[in-house]
Amino acid sequence: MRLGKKSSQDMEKSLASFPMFSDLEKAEIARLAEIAVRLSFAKGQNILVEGYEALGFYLLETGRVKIYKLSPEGKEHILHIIEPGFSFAEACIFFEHQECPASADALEESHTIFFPKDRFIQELQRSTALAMRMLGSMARYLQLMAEQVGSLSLSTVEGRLVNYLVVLARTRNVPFVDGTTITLDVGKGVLAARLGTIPETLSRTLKKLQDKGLIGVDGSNLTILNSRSLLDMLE
Amino acid sequence: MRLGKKSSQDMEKSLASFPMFSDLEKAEIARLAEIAVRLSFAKGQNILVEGYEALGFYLLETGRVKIYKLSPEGKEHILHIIEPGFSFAEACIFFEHQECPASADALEESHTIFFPKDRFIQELQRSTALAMRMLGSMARYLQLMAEQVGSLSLSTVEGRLVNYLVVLARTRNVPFVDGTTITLDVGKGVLAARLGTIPETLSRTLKKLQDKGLIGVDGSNLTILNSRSLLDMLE
DNA sequence: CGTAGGGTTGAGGTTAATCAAGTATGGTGG
DNA sequence: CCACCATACTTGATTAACCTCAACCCTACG
Repeated sequence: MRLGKKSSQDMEKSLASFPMFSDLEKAEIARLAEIAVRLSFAKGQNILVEGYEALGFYLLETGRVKIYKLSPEGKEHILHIIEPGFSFAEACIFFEHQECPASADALEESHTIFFPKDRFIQELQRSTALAMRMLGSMARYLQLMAEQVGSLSLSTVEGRLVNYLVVLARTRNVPFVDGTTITLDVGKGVLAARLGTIPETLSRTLKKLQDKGLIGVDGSNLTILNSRSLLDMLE
Repeated sequence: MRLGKKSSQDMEKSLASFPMFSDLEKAEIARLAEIAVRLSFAKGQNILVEGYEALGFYLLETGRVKIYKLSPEGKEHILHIIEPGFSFAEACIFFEHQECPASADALEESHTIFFPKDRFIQELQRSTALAMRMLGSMARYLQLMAEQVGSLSLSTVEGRLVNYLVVLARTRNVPFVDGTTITLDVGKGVLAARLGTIPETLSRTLKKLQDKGLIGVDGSNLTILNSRSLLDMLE
């Protein structure tokens, strides 16, 4: 791990820019920078395999990563899509010799910062602030997963799709009102897996909403035409 | 919070018996005992409501608690069933003024130890060991949830049922072989909600497995008749 | 004895997966 | 510039899973 001073300072700066580390002390950041390694992945490249031990956890600097599970028959369901600035595989580092609960692939060329398990746990034990951040991050994921389990078994594909659009609008800070156009951030095949269904069904569901006059569809651009009815569908 | 010395020592002893706190220092346990409160719930009583702020988190001493979500139409899906010795609502305490992701009810008369949010977070910040335990606990839940999302969208009710039996046998340390009888720990209505379905479908699914000669059904006692075929169904 | 709660059974309908074929679309090489 | 191909997406017909509603059974219990 002999790195130039320049590279090391660069790493510290990068780490400090992540919300997860934003209010750590300078010395803590420096120690983390010591153990951090940059890892890059090509589009489509596999990062983690369900059932195998993860060696550490990752921060995503640029790109996009899907976290997914495969059924025995090979069908995939996407649990999360990781955006730059967020971390993934946090939970894995707490399973000694145990298996990763899901797989991960890069959806695009992706650049990550990797922290080896054991050394990161040492840091966690030294820094309460870091541990608290980690707890917050895992709590967030737990909340997301609870939402997913709820919507999966309790809603139709139509409902899940509408919910996805509402959430997408909110995370982009665009109002969910008539006339707003939302551009999908992923291909429709990926979106289908994200919603726990298949492309055919997603296609039909979009068409159904279009026929009902609730949305307009033009490729990856969806226009909200009747926000009232859409929101009513969620309850 | 004026409690007799007896009561306080009793609380410390109880806390130390939970795996979550087992290797904390005596002084840490004592501080936790200071802020802990015993809360009891009658069978069927509500403990937490989805969408409302949780005031703290809970350890379950005796009884059984279901964590669940309700669909807009009022159908319930059980996310977890908490057994004595385990904690719940950990994640909630990290959401400032924010909403609990799920609801909780006592399935039986249940006795819990409750920790108020703010004071518990103070303790977390003082004790790395405690924070690490908390991280481990949340990681475990994340893993369970990932399993659930996977199985929900990727399997049939039949598959989920068989998987449930395999897991149940494992957690009870009984071998999953022909002739073994497993007694369900919950009513069939609750089990149905646990599997993300309804009692009618569960009933039919049990019958189907019975007709195929894979299991024997006698009330809440299920006997494994063809473990090979059952395990094959999971792949 | 009557009622309530938990569980089962049946008929019918809806949702969504499967299989199979068709339509863009965007490179790539000739 | 066009033919070619791969990939992404759409459409249609069929089938399987499972939910809904309604009735019924059974045991416990006042």
